[in-house]
Amino acid sequence: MADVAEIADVSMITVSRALRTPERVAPETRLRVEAAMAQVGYVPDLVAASLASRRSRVVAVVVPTIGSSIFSDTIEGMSDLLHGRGYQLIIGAGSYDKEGSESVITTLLGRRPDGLILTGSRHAKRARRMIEDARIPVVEMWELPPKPIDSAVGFSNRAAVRAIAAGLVEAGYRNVAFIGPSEGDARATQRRQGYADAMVRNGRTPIFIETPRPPSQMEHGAAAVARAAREHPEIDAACFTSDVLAIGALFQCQRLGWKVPGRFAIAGFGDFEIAAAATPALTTVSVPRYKIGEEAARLILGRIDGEIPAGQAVDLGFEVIWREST
Amino acid sequence: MADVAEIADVSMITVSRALRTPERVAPETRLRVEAAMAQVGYVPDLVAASLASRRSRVVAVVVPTIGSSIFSDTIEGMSDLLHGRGYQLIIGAGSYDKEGSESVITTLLGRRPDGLILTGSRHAKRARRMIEDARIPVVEMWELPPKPIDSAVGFSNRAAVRAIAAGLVEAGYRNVAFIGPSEGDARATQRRQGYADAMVRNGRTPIFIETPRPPSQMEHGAAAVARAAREHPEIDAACFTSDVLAIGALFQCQRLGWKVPGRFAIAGFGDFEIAAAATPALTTVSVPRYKIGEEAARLILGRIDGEIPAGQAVDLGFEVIWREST
DNA sequence: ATTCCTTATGTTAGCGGTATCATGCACTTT
DNA sequence: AAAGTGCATGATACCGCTAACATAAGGAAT
Repeated sequence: MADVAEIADVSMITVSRALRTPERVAPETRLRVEAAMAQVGYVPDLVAASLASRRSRVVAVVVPTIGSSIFSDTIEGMSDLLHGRGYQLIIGAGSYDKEGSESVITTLLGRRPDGLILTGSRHAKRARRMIEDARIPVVEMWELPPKPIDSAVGFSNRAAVRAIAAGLVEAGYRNVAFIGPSEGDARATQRRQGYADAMVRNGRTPIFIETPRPPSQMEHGAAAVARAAREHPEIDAACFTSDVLAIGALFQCQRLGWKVPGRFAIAGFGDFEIAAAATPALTTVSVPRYKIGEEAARLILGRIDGEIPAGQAVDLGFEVIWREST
Repeated sequence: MADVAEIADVSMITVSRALRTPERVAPETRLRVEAAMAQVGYVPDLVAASLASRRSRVVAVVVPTIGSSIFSDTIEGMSDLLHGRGYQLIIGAGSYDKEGSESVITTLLGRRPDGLILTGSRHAKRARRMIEDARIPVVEMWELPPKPIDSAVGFSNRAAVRAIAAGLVEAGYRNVAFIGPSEGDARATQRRQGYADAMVRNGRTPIFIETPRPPSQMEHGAAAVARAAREHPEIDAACFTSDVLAIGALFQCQRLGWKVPGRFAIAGFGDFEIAAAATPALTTVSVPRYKIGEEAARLILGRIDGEIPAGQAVDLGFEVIWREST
């Protein structure tokens, strides 16, 4: 930066201003500075800028897993919006496992992000204390926690599965099961409750078939159907906690020669690309994955700039999409 | 840190050492420092540490898109290895579009990463100059460029599709087509060439069916098959540039009532989870997605630590997996 | 002409750590 | 006894940039 300043015959602070607040530099000077920057190939050091300005222009986000694609649309939504506003994203994986999340959060906070976006609300006490000590805005997403740390963006997982399960009952299915993991994911647990709500309301006995801990794989869905065929032949429909499980189940039904939905109706969750593309097309809950990311980003920026008060909760809703599989 | 130092009754530099090089601090002192850190809930400022030490412990990675899940396994591989070594990942999206990549690279380099991992080799001149000026190790991945910037980790996309296409010819299919995008992705282009190689060697005329620019969607595969049905009814097999397209095609065949592989044999690329789960299970090219990430991370760390010389190229190979769809 | 703005630019002092060199001390070695 | 060695710790000077305040010059208001 000193080089650029010398070439443009200005002081360093003017170079800094030409970069951060160009409107406060005379147009002619700005051109000289820009020419000098281009000449030497100057790439501003954002690390130093962060330290000096106490604003890193970084937002940290914690997702349960990067490998699974569930959150990639959400991350893309955040990323698209944040980059446009000059922010960078740093991603930490690991809240499927409570222990891990603490070390992830320490590292992320070490980078002094201006905001923090979290998935999953069950954080260890120390993690929660660190987050509070950081005194930065926090947005929780993908659910609407009863006792949010700060703000939240999501929808009711429970109401969503309640709706789709009730729909199956209304459609005339006699024995509707719930297939998904029983632990390891707060959102899956809420979905389980939504299913239970619907069964209880309709005077049915819930039937739960458990799958391994998340991240869920297609194979888990296939195995669950195989088990249902042996142990619960009466089941004629099921709500899955994810399209991934549902698609695995769908293929398994094809192998078993089961008609879908004739012999076995399948309802997924997520409305991933494959849900609409499959034959039969999958009935599922459509959730605004990309929009959750965008909205979380918008909210965190609003909080950072002080334009939005703390404690906002945004319910983006869901939509049950009835297709051929039910 | 000053607080911690005072409580532990040492100087700041000793706190710093207790953190970075604990073996160089007397055990008894270290315990005092650790107790003090726990007491005040000290989270070291990695931004300041980066500036002072000129090592950010950050690795930047550029992928064509975050939303698509193709690279998420690779990112997970990198992330797993890097976090274990105390490094953080910052991700930039946007080399499907050449213009975008320059601004992405500027922002990433602004964070002063210790290393850079790139996907895709066609970079604008200015981007390439910036990368060279940054004087940090670079690893390109997912292909083996003829003229790498520094190191590379990948496999031959061309040889992979050459192998699978040749296999289809050997298996007796008469009219094998290639279905994929014709531009926008260097790797897809290399795959196209591999197909062409196989056709030419076997004295066949290549048949290309184009799909929209990446990221590819299932729908594109379905539409391509619909078009093939009308315009090239003689086609009895096809190589797709991705499992995503292939699965879309598979569902489309089910809708058309086409037997797979009887009427139309399908070969994908990538060996995603769905390839094995589908019925019929998908013949495809298995590529070490996770391992590419791990190896790229290992290579970049080796380069950073000066243990590995520049210019290494690691070919992780591929494997053609013959399943039911061909 | 004096005062008061406004605009463009500069000076100084950090931001929170770490590299580097220096220091003090106990223990060998000659 | 003098000198050398290794270890634990400390003092100082930055790292590259920006916040905050200072300054200068020109124009408008009085």
